[in-house]
Amino acid sequence: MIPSFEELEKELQKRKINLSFQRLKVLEYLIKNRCHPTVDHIFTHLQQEIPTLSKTTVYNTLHVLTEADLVRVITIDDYETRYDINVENHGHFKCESCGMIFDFGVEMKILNSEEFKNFKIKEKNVYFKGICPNCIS
Amino acid sequence: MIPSFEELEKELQKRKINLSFQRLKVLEYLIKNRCHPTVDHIFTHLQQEIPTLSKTTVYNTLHVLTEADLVRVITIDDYETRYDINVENHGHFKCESCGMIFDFGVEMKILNSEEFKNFKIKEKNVYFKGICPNCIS
DNA sequence: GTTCCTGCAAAAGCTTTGCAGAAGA
DNA sequence: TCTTCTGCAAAGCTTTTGCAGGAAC
Repeated sequence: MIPSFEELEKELQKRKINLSFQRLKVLEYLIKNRCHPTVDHIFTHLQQEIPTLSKTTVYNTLHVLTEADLVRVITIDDYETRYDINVENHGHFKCESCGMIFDFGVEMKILNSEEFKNFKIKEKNVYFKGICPNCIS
Repeated sequence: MIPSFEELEKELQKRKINLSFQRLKVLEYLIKNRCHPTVDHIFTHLQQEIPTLSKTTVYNTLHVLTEADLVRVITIDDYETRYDINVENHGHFKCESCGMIFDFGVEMKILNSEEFKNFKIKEKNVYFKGICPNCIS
């Protein structure tokens, strides 16, 4: 389910995307920290290892990876954009109290499906909001 | 299904929200133009009627209405925030070509539901992206 | 007279753009 | 050498904040 680093590397080669040191580290971060980070999370963490790193590069890298369909943009709240290694259809639950994001599998049925048979659906997104068990208790 | 103006007015009274002229016009716009407008859409349109209107007031009004659960924020792309009169569970389809947003009814099932039985879900959001029939042909 | 609402101007914050220098093939 | 990548600085946009004047009750 979770793509391995080797699989991702193959995908990159297929799409002729060079894996620079900075890009490698961003990708590594996304694989190891499957917490749906923001640009700032990634930047702040990697800056410790790469003091010369710039945020522009993080933005640039995420764009490249998103274009290549390896990374998915998660827009739950408009004041923050989060990123996730792109895996099969799953939804996100964001806790309004602690801000944590949880994944869940989901199955969907469009009710008025006759009307939508001529729509070409490329991307399905589901997100819930509420309070997680840690914050309830 | 679509709430009438009178119903909304009752809701506002219940929540002790004054209906100033500006607020009335924003609400009217949302009811009449069920096209999921941005702040700018609303502002630009209403400015014709109310030349002194400021964007701050539109923002302010939308906040008030959102707090009161009468309006829902739609975050599909992080570069634009859209608003919708809050109605029962429905999803949004955004055409990547023309930008139009379509509504559809949807039914969902969480797959690993045992894990999520302790989560308090307050809000469910679904959005699809793709190409609408008008843009395909 | 209080309280609430409006709207201007400025600030804030995130993201993009332009460009020069560095790295890599 | 030529192309691609990086990263600084500046620009661009949307949204928020502070505050003074106005409206409503």
